Amino acid sequence: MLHAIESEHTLFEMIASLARDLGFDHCCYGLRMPLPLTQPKTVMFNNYPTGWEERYQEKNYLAIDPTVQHGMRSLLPVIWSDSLFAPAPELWEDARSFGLQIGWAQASRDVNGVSGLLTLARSGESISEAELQDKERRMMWFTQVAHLEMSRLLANKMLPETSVQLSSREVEVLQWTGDGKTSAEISEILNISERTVNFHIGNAMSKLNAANKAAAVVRATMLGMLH
Amino acid sequence: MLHAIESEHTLFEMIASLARDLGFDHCCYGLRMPLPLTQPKTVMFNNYPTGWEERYQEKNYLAIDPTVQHGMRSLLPVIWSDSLFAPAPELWEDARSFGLQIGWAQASRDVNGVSGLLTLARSGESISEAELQDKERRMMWFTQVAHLEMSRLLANKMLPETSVQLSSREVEVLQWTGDGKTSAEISEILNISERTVNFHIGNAMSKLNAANKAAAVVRATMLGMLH
DNA sequence: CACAGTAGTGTCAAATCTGACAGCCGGTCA
DNA sequence: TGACCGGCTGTCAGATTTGACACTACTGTG
Repeated sequence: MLHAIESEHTLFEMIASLARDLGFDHCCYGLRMPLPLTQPKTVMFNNYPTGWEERYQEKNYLAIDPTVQHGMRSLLPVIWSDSLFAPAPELWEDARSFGLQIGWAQASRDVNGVSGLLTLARSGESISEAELQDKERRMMWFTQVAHLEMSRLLANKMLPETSVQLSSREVEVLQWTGDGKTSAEISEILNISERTVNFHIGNAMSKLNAANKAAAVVRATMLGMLH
Repeated sequence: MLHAIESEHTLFEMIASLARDLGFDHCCYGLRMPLPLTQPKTVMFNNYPTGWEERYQEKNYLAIDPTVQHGMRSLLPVIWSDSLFAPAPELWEDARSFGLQIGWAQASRDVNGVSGLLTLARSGESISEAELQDKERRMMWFTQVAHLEMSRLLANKMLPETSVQLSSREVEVLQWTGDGKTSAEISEILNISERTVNFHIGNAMSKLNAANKAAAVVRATMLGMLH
């Protein structure tokens, strides 16, 4: 089972193999952490034809890839098409020249704010409505499971802050802080001294490795710790 | 079409009617805004049997509802079952006594941080694997579309901040702020004066109706404005 | 050209936050 | 019982932020 796998590379092998079972010789899994805000950490695994990954990097296609853009707005799957790639004709041409003609992609997003994009691709025949009818339910399920497992394996490694545990007081204080209350106001709300509010904020800051309140509360929210 | 509908109640009528087409006499759509952190705004629409909504409110079942909890952790659909409801046997008993025996629920979450939960329920026969095979793809799609439309209609109304437009400078400055940089540091990064950094932060604060930097950057991130 | 809008800058006082040095109290565990 | 830990509190200096009053420069528009 997927959840027994302990290496992201092994996991990707497994994903690729499931993709083949679904009729796609190529697949790609990309993950993006919610932090840092200015340049979120990302990783990508794929078994695309030789040279394509380099080309993609070199041309910085990630920044304009319409499937990625779609995934940032919607969690519905998309099928590669001329209209989808209209904003990036060069990328579209280029991908086709590498044998990447037919593709299906779906994004996912979890409570930790980690987002993922699963792409299934092939050079063979196009995806018919009948094929979708037959397989899309499994494909969508596949997206979720792949995300769950990838994120489980990589979140801690790429963002150590994901694994910290905030105390209930720390959570409370950060919530009020995020709602714009000052330490003095929070001390009244919680019936503790202002010093204690600052104490908890300080503890949260060091746990989350944040330079100040603002960063602490942003990290906590982005990592889903304030639910 | 759904996207022509301009009232959330009409939209829910439409959703309920689609639910009936799928074989479920009852359905429920719940939305939760990402803000405020301390007590996020929520709405719920349903056509459950008379009295159930009151009971649900009165007992504060929302706080312990396992389908809701599941939806906060996963975007995969779940089917109501004894094991799912094991943590809340009272709720489970109670729901069944109102004729709510069979149910399917799936959560959704969009870039604005708004999350939703679609529940399809009935008192009739249980959901077979064959029925899922036949309908689940449509049901999952339904979840996404319902969310898209509900969120489009209600986000502005419930959270006016969703509709503000930040300038690119404001976004930049908030991103660095969220990463823990002080105004002085940001001024060096962006090659502008510290005063100007504070100027942009101040503008963002008033646009987002935030009392301070921390609240401004939290709101902007929660509303997906820093992508 | 006058006008409005947006980005950028300066100064200064008051409010707030951050960091460092200490101390109290109640519960747990060896 | 003594050591330890987590929640809580105090004080104080220095750094940072916030709010208010002003000002320059560039851009597009009627």
